[in-house]
Amino acid sequence: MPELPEVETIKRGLASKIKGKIISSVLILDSGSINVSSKKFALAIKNAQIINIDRRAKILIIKLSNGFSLLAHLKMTGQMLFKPKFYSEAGFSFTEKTEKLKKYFQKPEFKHTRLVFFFKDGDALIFNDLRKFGYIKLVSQDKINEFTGKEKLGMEPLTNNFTIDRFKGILNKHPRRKIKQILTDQALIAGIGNIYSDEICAFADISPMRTAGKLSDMEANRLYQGIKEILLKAIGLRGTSVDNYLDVHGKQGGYAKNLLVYGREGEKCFNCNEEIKRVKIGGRSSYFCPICQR
DNA sequence: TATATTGTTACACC
DNA sequence: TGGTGTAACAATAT
Repeated sequence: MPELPEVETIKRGLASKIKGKIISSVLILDSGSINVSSKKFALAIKNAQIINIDRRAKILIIKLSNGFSLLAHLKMTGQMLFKPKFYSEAGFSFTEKTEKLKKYFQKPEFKHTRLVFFFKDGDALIFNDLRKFGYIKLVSQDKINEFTGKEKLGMEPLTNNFTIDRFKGILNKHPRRKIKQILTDQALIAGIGNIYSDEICAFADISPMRTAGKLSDMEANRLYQGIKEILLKAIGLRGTSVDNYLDVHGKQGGYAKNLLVYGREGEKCFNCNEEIKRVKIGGRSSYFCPICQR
């Protein structure tokens, strides 16, 4: 599941690989992945240059030279794969017919390919999405704030204005909510999902079921430290691949072997050897050590 | 075939 | 009313 560290890793990969490139065409294999008609989408981005790539919460913002941006959300299973020299390797010319391209993408490895961006230099960018929950939206740049405002996104946890006081303010405002739900609530703190919320609670030795109002000052400090440290460490290792997450080079993230609890139901806690338990909180699986996390 | 998966939202409830 | 919880939905693999 791409969360903040995975999306940030992809953002950096895209910045180094496609920034400055000019889009020659786009192949739309699943119109359900975009927000406007295929015709409008293709026409709008043709010949546009990639200005830069940004991230807000788990959303990638690809800024184009023509006043539009592409907002990409990978949801559970989205992938962005950079394919250098795609045209020459696939044996295509720049003016290849759509039908021939579509036929080529019927190959099994492209089963979940929804969109393909072709660049003037022959490189390509592939958007895969097994579950089809993700999207790439064409949004006018003057409407991006409107869009992210509509999504009610909270603070970016790695920015300087996400201070310990701000974090405690959030806890105080929602004293009855479980800490797991606060960490994963995108309207409060943006970018933390199921994996890292469990890992942050494990780092802080706090049960994900604890309510915010009953946390001591020290416990709140530990959670805050966990948010910063774990997200930064995960970015440093290019994310966690527990499912189908890959970076733009098609490589897995390196954080999976650092997971303390996520996905380890029935396995032993590294600290006390107790079995890791799994409970549902707000309908989501949550993993924790019942001895270490109180 | 029923179930599990997560991010997001719509809606019911107190 | 606003804060909270829950169910529903997206589509697919197993």
